Amino acid sequence: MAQEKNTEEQIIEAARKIFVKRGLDGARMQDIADEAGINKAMLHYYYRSKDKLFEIVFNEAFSKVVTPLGHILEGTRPIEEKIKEVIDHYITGISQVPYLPIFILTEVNQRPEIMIKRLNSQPSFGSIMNFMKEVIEAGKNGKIREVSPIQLFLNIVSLCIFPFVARPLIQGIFQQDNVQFDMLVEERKKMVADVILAWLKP
Amino acid sequence: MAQEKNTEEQIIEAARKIFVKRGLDGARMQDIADEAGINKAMLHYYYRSKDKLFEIVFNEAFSKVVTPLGHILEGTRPIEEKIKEVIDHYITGISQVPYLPIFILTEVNQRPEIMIKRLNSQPSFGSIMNFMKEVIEAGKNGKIREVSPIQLFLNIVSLCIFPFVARPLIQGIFQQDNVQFDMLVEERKKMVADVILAWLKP
DNA sequence: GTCTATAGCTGGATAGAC
DNA sequence: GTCTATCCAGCTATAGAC
Repeated sequence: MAQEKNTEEQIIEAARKIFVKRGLDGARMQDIADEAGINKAMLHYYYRSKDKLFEIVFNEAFSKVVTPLGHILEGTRPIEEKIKEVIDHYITGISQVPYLPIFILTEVNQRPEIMIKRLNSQPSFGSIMNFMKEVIEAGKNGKIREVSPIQLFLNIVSLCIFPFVARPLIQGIFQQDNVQFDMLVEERKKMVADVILAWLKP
Repeated sequence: MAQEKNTEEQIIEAARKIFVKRGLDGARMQDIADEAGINKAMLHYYYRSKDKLFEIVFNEAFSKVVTPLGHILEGTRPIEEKIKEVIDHYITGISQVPYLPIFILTEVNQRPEIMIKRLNSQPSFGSIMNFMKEVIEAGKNGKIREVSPIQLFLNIVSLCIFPFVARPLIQGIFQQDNVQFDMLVEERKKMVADVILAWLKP
């Protein structure tokens, strides 16, 4: 009897696992029930439909991956410091939930409508827009090279997230086991900052 | 009567469109038949099963996205020139088939086994390995900074591909229409090279 | 709240006429 | 080769006993 939580949470945990692995279309309610160690009918009793259950899992995942981007960008430290910190924290954070990025990107591409509401209710976007302004200012003051803030943001996120999204390809091409992959990711915490800051040097 | 090709090709074209948009699990044979303007039974007559049809579409997509990486890396030009060229050509190439990267990454993550054979039969990998050696040498000779060749390769691919993979998110967050997104991509052909070369400066 | 049984439908695959 | 009709497995969802 390892886990003795309430049924709701058992179901959500199981749904997380199955939906993230198989996607909305590939997931089976039976598999979620098995994973939770309960009956299929219970899923509907607690969460009414597959779509409702999926929505909960997706929204939760979306917040975990998108929200941190904004929070870390707050504060008044110099822009280079912020960039270093956001990269380190973000890669560390994603390492805890490495399969969420491909899950989110897959579902958002197949069903763009699922993120519309999410985007509007993201509290972290003010921070991102502030960061954009800072980049412009720092560029004008000659503290960094003048670059498009959107491109800067995109470069940072690309370098942080892509390895997780392409993980099976990377491990396949370079014949890496999981330990080697983890080392590669660890190395990137510093390296990605080096790349970005070298580019930003005025 | 716009298209008057043979039935095989009509089917493949339709399958491409539906599979790439919806994924293996989300695609319906009926939708492919409708798209091809023929009957559902014909799909099985020509391609036997959904899986066989999918395999053809996937392998074709995989080649289009992975093979070019190797080819452009060949030759004896200075390493900086190669990098500039691979980035420009690669972004240009992917722009022609912008939905293939997320399609491949989604399916490879959900079914890692589908790429095992593909990887072994990729003729372009010798070129990639050669490129790795060149990076090591150029680092020792002081022509560029000494960096991990795998990380360099990964950085280039990340910066080229990620924007296409995250397209709906980018357009949603920054409120960009398709024209603006195309401009952003166009701008990256030069900018990504700037980022990488700034980092590699010894 | 939890289970079994089953309704009701969807979708891949095939049989068989033409 | 192409079509219509149909089979049948698998799936979500619900009814109803306990």
